[in-house]
Amino acid sequence: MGNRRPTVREIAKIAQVSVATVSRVSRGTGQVSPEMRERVLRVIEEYGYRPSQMGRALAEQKHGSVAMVFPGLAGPYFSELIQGFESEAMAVGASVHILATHHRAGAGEQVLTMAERVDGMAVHGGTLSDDALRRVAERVPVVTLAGRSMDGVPAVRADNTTIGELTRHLLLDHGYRRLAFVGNPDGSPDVTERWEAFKAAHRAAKVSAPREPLRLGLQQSDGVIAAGELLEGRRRPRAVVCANDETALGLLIGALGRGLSVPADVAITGFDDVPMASLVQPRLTTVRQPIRELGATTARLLISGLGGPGAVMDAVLATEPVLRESCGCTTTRRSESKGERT
Amino acid sequence: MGNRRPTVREIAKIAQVSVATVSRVSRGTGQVSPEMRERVLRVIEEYGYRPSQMGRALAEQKHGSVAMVFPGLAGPYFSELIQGFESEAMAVGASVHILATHHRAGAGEQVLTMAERVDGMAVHGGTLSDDALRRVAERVPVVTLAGRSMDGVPAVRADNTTIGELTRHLLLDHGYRRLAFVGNPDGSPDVTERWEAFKAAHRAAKVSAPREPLRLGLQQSDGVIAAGELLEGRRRPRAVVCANDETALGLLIGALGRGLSVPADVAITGFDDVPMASLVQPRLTTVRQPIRELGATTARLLISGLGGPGAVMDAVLATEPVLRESCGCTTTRRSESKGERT
DNA sequence: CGTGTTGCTGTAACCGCTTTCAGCGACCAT
DNA sequence: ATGGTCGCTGAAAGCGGTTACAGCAACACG
Repeated sequence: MGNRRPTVREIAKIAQVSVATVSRVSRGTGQVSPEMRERVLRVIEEYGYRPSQMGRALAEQKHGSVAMVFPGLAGPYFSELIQGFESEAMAVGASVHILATHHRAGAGEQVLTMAERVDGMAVHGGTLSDDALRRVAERVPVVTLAGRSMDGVPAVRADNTTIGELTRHLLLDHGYRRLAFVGNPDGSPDVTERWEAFKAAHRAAKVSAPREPLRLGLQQSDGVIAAGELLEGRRRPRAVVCANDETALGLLIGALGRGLSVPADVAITGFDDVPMASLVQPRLTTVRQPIRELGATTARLLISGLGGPGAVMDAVLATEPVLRESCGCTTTRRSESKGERT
Repeated sequence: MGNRRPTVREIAKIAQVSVATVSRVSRGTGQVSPEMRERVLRVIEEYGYRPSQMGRALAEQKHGSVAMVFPGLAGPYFSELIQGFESEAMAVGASVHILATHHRAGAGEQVLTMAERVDGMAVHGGTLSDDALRRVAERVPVVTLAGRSMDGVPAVRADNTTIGELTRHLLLDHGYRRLAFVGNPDGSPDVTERWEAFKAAHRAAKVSAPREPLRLGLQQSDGVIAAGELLEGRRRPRAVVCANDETALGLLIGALGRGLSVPADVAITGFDDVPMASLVQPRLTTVRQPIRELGATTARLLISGLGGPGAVMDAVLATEPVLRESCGCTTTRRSESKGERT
C-alpha cells in the first residue's frame, strides 16, 4: 500500500477535470457549475484529499502561521497571553509558533530562523535587544508585546502608570512610608515603567525618594527570596510594591511563613490580578491588566498588518487598581474603570 | 524600492553559476570547487540571500517544525516541559508549534489543521480522546506525552507509582489515617495513575480504602478551593495527597490562611518538585519527576522517529520521593535514587 | 444573422528550492 | 593512444498547489 496522499493532479485526473477546477472546488473560490463541484467533491471525499500546506504556502507566498517570542514561559501571565493570542490566530486559521529564549546564547539566531517560517511575529518586551529586534523586523512583520515601540515596529502594551495610583494610595490614603519595590527595571520595559511610576508617585506625594529596587525575577520563587531579603532585617519596609502578582504572592507566602501579619506588619501589592490574587488570605491588592486581551490585540494587529501596510499604530490597554486587603484596606474597592484607548 | 528577497535563480545568474551550485553551496552538500564556492558565497553575502523555507519545505517534503498540544499552559510544569522539548528541537533546527486546546470545542479540528503543518506532534495526555488521537496519528507521527501509549503511538511518561511510596510513608511511617486525594482521575492519565497508586498503597497497607478523590484541576487556585472543601468541615483529613505541587501549594496557602498548622493539623504532599516546593514554609514533601527531561525525551523520540520507522518504544522516566517537612518529617530525606529505565 | 455578454473550464506558467543525471575535462593506468 | 575513473558543473524535472488567461458554448440583443 504505497499510496501517499493524493495530489491535485491525481484528483483532477480521477474526476476528469482540470487541476484548476479541483483547486477552485477545494478552496471554494471562483465559478464552478454545481454538477462539476459535486463530481469533484465526491472524489475528494472518496480519496481523502487534503491540499498540502507546503504547496499552498509556496503558491500563496504565506506560511499560515505566526510566532510569539518570550524570555520564558513561567507563570499564569504567559499562559493567558498565549491563550488570547492563539484564539485570534485560530480565527484566521493560522497556527502559532512559540519560542522561549530563556536568555539562551544564540537565541538571536533562533529567532531569525523562526522568522523565516512565519508570516508575523510578536516579540515580548525584554526578550531581544533593540538591535536584534530591528534585524528580525526587516525580515518579517513584528509587533512588540509589552515593550516600547520602535521605528516601524508597533507595540501593544498595558498602561503601567496605574501602579503610581496604587503607590499614591499607599503613601497618602494609608500614610505608609518606607515603601520597597521588588522587580528588575532592567529586565523588561514593563518593570521599567512600573518602577518609574512608583518613583513618580513618591515625587508627586512629596515624600522622600524610595530606595533602590530589589532586582529579582518575576516568578513566585523570586517573591519568596524577596521575603528573605526584605523582611528579616530590622528596618523592614512598611509596604512592598511588587512588579507583578507572582512576586507579590511569593512575598506574601514568605511573610506569612515568618509569622508576620499582612497588612498589619507589612503591606503588599502586586500587578496583573491573576486568579490567585483574590484567593489568598489576605486578598491581594493589585492592578488589573487585561492580559488575554493584550494577547488578542497583538494577534489582531499582526494579522491585519499582514494584509497591507495599514496604519502602524500602537495600542495601550487600560488598567485599573484593585484595592483589597493586603494593602490595609478593609473593604474591597475598585476605582472606576477607565475606557480603553488605542 | 520593490526589491524582494533574491531567489536561487537570481543568485545563480549574478554569480554566473547554475542554481544547482548555489543550492549546493548554501546547504553545504555535494562537491563544489573552492573558487566556485567562494564566488557564490560572496554573492550570497552581498545580496543577503537566505533560502526560502517554503521552497525548501516543498522540495524536501518536510516542514521543519514539530508541535506540542496541551490542554492548557498554566503552571511551571508546562513551562519546563516546553523548555526541554524546545531545546532538543532547536538542536535539529526545527521550530515548535504550540496549541493549547483549553478544552475548546473544535479543538479536534485545530489539531488536525496543525497536523498538516508539522513533521511530528507531541500530544499531552488528557488533551485528546483516543479516537481523535488516532485520527491525528494517521496523518503525522505522534508521540503521547504523559499518557498511555496506543497502537502505533509511543508514549513518554514518568513513573507515577512513586506516589504509592509516599502514601505508604504517610500511612505506615507516620501512622496517619483518613488521607484525602485531590485531583481528577478522569482529567488526565497522570492523575489516573496517581490515584490508582494511592488506592493501591492503601490496600497494601491493609487500611480501609480512601474516600473518593476531590475532583479539581491542577492549578494553584484549585488547591485553594480544595482547602475550602477539605479543611472547613469537622472531619478534616489528617493528610492530603495532591495530584501535583501546584495544588498542594494552593492547599498549603489555604491551610495557613485558616490558621491551621502544617503538618501538625494536616499533612500535605504534592507531585513534581517545582522550585516553590522547597521554598515554602513548611517545605513540601513531594515526588520529583524530571519534567524537562520528559520534554526532551519526547522531542528526541519524535525527531528520531521522523527519519524512519525505528523501533517504536515507550519511555518511562524514574521519579523519586522527596520527604520534607509538610508530611511531618523533621529532617529532609530523599530515598535512594533509582536508575532510569526506558 | 452578427455581436457582445456571461458562465464555466482547461492550459500552462509560476512560487523557490532540491536533486538526479548527463556531460565534460583532467588524470591515471594500460 | 585509449579507455576508465574522478571531480565538478549545469540542465531540467520535480515537489503540490494557485491563478492569469484564453477558449468555448449558450444566450441576449439589435
